Amino acid sequence: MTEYHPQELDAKWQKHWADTQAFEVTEDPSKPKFNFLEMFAYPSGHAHVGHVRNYIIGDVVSRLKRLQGFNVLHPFGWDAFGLPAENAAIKNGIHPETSTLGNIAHMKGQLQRLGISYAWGRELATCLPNYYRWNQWLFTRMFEKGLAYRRRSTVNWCPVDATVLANEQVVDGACWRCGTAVVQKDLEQWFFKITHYADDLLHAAEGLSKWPEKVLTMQRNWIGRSEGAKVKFPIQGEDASIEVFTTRIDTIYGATFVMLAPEHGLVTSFAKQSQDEKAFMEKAQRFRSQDRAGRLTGEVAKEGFFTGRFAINPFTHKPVPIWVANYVLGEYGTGAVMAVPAHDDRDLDFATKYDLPIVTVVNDDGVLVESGKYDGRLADDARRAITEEAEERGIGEGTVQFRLKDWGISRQRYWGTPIPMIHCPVDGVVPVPDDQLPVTLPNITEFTGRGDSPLASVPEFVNVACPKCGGPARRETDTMDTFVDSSWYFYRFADAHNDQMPFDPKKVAYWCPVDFYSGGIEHAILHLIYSRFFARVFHDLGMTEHTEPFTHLLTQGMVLKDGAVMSKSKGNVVDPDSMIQKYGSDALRLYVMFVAPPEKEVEWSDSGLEGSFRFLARVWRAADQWREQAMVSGSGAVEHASLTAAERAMRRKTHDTVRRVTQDIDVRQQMNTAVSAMMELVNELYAFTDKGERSAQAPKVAREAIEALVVMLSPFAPHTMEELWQMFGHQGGLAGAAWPVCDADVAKAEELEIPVQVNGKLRGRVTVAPDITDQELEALALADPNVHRILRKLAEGELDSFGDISTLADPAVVA
RNA sequence: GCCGGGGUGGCGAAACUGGCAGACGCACAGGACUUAAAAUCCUGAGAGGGUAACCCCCUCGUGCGGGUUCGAUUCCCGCCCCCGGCACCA
Repeated sequence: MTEYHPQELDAKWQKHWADTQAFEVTEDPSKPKFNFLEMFAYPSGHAHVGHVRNYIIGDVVSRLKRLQGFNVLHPFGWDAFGLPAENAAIKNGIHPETSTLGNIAHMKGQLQRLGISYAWGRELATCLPNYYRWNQWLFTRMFEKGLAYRRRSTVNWCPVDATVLANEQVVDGACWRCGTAVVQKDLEQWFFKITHYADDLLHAAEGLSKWPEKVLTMQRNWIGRSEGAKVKFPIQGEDASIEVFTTRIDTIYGATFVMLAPEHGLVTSFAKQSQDEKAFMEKAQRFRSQDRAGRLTGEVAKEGFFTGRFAINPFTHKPVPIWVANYVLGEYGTGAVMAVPAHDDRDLDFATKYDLPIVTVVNDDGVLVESGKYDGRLADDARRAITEEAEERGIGEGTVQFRLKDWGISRQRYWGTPIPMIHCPVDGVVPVPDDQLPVTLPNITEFTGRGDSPLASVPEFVNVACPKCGGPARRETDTMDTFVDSSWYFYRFADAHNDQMPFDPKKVAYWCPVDFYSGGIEHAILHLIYSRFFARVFHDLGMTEHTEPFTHLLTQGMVLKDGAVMSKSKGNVVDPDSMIQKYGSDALRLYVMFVAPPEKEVEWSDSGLEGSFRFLARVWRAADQWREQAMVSGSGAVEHASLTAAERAMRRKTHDTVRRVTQDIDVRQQMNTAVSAMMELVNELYAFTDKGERSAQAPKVAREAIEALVVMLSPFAPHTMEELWQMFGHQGGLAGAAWPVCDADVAKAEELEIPVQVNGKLRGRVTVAPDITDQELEALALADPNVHRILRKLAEGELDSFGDISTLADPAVVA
């Protein structure tokens, strides 16, 4: 009897995998490739079981694919730049590099103790110059193509993190990281022109058939395409006009006033012409400050004030008052809106409050009224016709608006990629030449968190010669948003050590797109839309052949403890290492997969983990019990026909389990039911061992079951299964094993128990051969005493409906 | 408000194409082994009822109310609740 000591097996096999470099791969055109990627990790210090769940999902599929003969790339890396490390440095004086590299070392150890099958030879960390130099290289390419540009704009500013945030990073008016209410600020900023791809990002999403509908919907909403028209309303008494955007140009005859966003450029000039400029601007200013942060608290009442000026409705030719309204957004459309109170609830609210005219121009049947020559036309039709007229008259045009805005990537912080640009008083903005990359982060010893960009305080960094004229110039001191780092790292894994290019296009052509990507739903918009954007940029640079980086996406659910998301601050973190110490890593891996389907949230349970440990010990004992006999009898072919009924049933279960497990992992990614199926197989094996009628071939039958089980369980519990595989006499480890194949003939049932329903209710069961004819089956069903009794009752009218008998395999009806 | 996903035993869940609801596991109970306990192995269990009793049989049961169907956790209509996302986007 060999005892099950999982912790010893963990150590033994982890060493074996490291020594044999078991998971390192190279391009091999003769093999089908499979690229499985889990979202890389922010090195926060410690991984808890919630983080780890995702890595286990990835490992199960990766190990399955290897056993199926795929050339599997399964890499890992670190999203290592970012604010927490810098904020920690301000607090405790430890340099971000020191803390980050320390955290990476610790977390890497945690993942290795779990036995995740990563190709560690390709490990990357975004905070290292050999990675971020390619951010800079790409930035320069984007600058050349006009996809990176600089402009002054109103930005979201987090006062606590002391930096700009992208719109995507503002959640409910607050900073996505620290939760502080975001304020608006005017700054000169670098932007990536993601809007260039807005339409393509939207349309191509339709083709992402293996992405969750939820994520696609979120992306669609985020891009927010709407078709409409821009129309100019001349300003009375001036040779100027206000351009509005509307999706309902068919209601333009009902536009009884015009509204400007408080940020609109005309607000300042109207203020100057007003009687009290100061009061005017104060009101506008108040609306602006309400804009984002104010909405966090919920309802901000609609408010506005009359500018004192009028515009001319270009269709009714009547003067309409111009108002400033707090619910008109400066950054959407043209920042000005025509108000049609009769056909827009918001405008109606506003018009009612300020007693502005309401004119109905579309009746209940969708037909235009009070609309001049368009009276009697259907709204849809009128929309086209009025747009055409506006175009002919040169006062408007049909257009498409997106909610998506360009991505502001400048950050006034230290711990990020330096933007590789130089400001020259003579030549303007000049990129750092490629042969001078990387622009490395200077070492800073004191982190204060005050003032401008920390890099601005390092004179030897800031003061440089202009690459063009050689004159004195000033280096850009902002760093890049860390989402730049994560928008293309999946390509770097295909060629992680290239020092000439971000990657060799040939290697990416082999490994990419990523076949299977898994990670948290919280990245549904930010990271996934930016990555899709970068994939298009690389494509347009001629470096890749595809535009969609991730073929299959799985968003895994979180692990809760006591009903809440695990977090250090809540103190409900479950540490994988303590679980491994108690039960071994395999039990932890198995439990996390068994408890629920991957995309579902789960509640952590210590006793559930213990159950998984018990199961592994049970598998171990079964294998141990049969080992000697199995070794003696060898693994040669079994003569199926000469087996006892119990042996045939055992084989049937084995092959049927192979079918189910393969389907569950490979096709459905329902790891929990795959584990259930294997538990059933083990239960069957115990029953067979205990009391099944056995022939001389029994050890072969048991061996077949056990070896299939060992291979199928190995993605979940690799250490234990490697050991059992070796115990059954196999050399070279599971790397040499093949995924079992279901023999359909063996898996087929010899007899079927068929439930018999009468009027949809179960009334009996008959046991039959699988090749029975319908007539025979019906006769047998009718012969069942209970079925017979019920049918007689029906015939006697005791029950009020007609008899309808059906067998589940083969529904049949009798009167 | 809009969009997406859910609601099934004491608990986590399963049911893949409209066909035996609750597989598998946790917790629980009983038995075997043991001086005893732990571990292990075996057995039981949706709720209610019928039968002296066993085999068994009946009724109800997948958030609520309707519908389609021989038959609905599954499809259709209406509603309630929970989770996630978006939210003055003109």
